Amino acid sequence: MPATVAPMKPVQSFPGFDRLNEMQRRAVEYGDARVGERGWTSGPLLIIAGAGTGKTNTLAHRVAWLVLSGVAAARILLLTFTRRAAQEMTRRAQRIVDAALRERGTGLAASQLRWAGTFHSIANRLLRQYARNLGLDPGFTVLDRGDAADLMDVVRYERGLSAQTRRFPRKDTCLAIYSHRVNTQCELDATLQEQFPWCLDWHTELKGLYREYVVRKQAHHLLDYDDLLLYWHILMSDAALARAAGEQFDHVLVDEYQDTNTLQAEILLRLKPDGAGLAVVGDDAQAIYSFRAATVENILQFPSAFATSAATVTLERNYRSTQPILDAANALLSEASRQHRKVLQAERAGGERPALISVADLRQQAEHIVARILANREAGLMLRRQAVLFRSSHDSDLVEIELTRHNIPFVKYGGLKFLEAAHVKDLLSVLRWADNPRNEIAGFRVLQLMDGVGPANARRGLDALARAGFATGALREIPIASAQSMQWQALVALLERLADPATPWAGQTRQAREWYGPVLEQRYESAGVRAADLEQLEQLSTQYPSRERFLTELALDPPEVSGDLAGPPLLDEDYVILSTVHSAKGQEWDAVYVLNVTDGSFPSEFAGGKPQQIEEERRLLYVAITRARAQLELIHPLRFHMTQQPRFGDKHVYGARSRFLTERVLACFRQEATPIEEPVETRLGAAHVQVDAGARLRELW
DNA sequence: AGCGCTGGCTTTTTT
DNA sequence: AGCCAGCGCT
Repeated sequence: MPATVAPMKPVQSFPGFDRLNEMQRRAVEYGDARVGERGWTSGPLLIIAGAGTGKTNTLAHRVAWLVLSGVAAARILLLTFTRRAAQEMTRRAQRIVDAALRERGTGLAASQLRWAGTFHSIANRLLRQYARNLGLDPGFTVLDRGDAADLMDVVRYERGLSAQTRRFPRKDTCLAIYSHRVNTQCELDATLQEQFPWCLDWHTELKGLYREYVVRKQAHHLLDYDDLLLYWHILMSDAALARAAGEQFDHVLVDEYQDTNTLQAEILLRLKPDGAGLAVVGDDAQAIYSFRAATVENILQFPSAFATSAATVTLERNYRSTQPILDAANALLSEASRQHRKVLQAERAGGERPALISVADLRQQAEHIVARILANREAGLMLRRQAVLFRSSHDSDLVEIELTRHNIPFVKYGGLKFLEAAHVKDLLSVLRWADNPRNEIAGFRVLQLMDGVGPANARRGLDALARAGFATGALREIPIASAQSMQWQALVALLERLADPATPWAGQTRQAREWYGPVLEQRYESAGVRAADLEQLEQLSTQYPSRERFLTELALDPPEVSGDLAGPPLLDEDYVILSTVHSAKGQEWDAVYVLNVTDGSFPSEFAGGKPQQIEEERRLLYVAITRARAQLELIHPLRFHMTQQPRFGDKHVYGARSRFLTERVLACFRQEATPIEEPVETRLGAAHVQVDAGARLRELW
């Protein structure tokens, strides 16, 4: 029986806090406001915050309340899921604190929140602080996802795993397996059984691969994402170090707790073994990151994880959506198995029932979406108040084409990342290599930018560098095929300059870009567009105080859309949002359209049959539905054309409606079917007609 | 050795 | 449509 939160006796409240509802207020003001000799404490607190119930606001108020009650802001640790969430939370808490202090007429407290960020970014800071204790070089390099995969690939190749008679898993899969195994703290075998059954046969080879991968990272002072957590975890397994780290913080607040993994939960437990000052916020109904090794068990079992069981506050008053939308969400959720029960109730009055729309096929789905978006805009709803959501990135392909055809601007979340573009990686590699000459992934890439240098020559170059003790100057002696070329000379000079501690950070990206210019011209077709990207990268780099900070934070918090880098000008424009459901988390729009609500997308055809996996897919649909404020449409295409068939082929399969739309859920929707045309038949009638359109166009000139 | 081309194979979601 | 191995030409 979880303890419930009794109203506080002497409530020390602050102006503005009366706008919170009762439950929010209990969560915000939970604990004893007196600051004792050993800091300010409270028992563990679990806040179950349903979708749209003002979670961010509540957490920000709690942070503000702590600060106003006398907790030093520098002694508050705030862990969030994304860097953006940390910034938002910090900003809002700051505003609340400032407003309260102004009204009271008191001076400003020392209220700068210094420890707010993702688990990974906080780990990065703590590890640089405690590096010596762990035998780490404090100047370690953080490998981003792509670089980690490249390193995995190098080892994979060297061990002859690429030339097997049966195909060995590719680098991304290798890394995904590795990552899953360390984050769940499960044995490799269990990970393979559960998540990657098609790789089971490679168990032995994978183990050897990972052993070498770890050795390689250590030899070169490289930490991948998982290492950040792993080293933190190890830091916390030593009693003295754990105490030291724990005593740095009086309060630890964790956002999106349902998406933490075993490693993260253990870190928290060791940071605050009795749960004192620990408050976690989350919604088990929105746990959708198990592929990243998150486990919903963390939030389900939190109440009983401590000697004194955690107090629980549940927020159910929803400020986002109208009741008909919440009815659908509640109905969907009521069929889920284990959960912290909750029923969302709308604060907003009225509202129309959400719609389930049947369309003939994907083409008609795209046309329907565009028609609806345009109609809504005609009615005065800006494009950016409307979003199209989908299960996987390519689901929006046809919609993108259709939007383009109608000249409707859009921004897509979850597509190709800016940092994954080859030319961006090239330029960053130069900076990374200068920053850490042992970073052989960066070196390997940079060397191959030289004419006539491929994997073999690059390897020899790196070996020579290693023999010379990684002194950048030694590069001059390296036997590179194009050793005499101007480009090589210029590169060595550049690296020497950048590696010199006396060289200021300002201007380094520019210098690297100037060197890279000719390479770009020579190697890529559309050099103009790519050069513009690099200009943006340079622009971005000027916002960071040092090279190390720039490179690390870029790895930890890559810009989500290329639009992120464009900055303010884009904000003036109006554009539709396209997003995967995963990336849509925490956001809201007036009108939401969900694509492909079929078995195959919800749940994904790859979900596997395990009940846990299916439950997560249900929650994914729940997250999608609860993004909508006023209008919600789920679209169900009846037929899917098969890929991989001759052009104009007409093979197709029929998509069953999502199994999550049971009678009970369906009762919450109004059902519509758009008229079904038979365009395929008519086109077939003219199938023999051939027009050489290309020739006609050429004749124009 | 480098580099371009071909052909077979492909588990979604991402800090 | 993209990744990756393998082949053949330089």
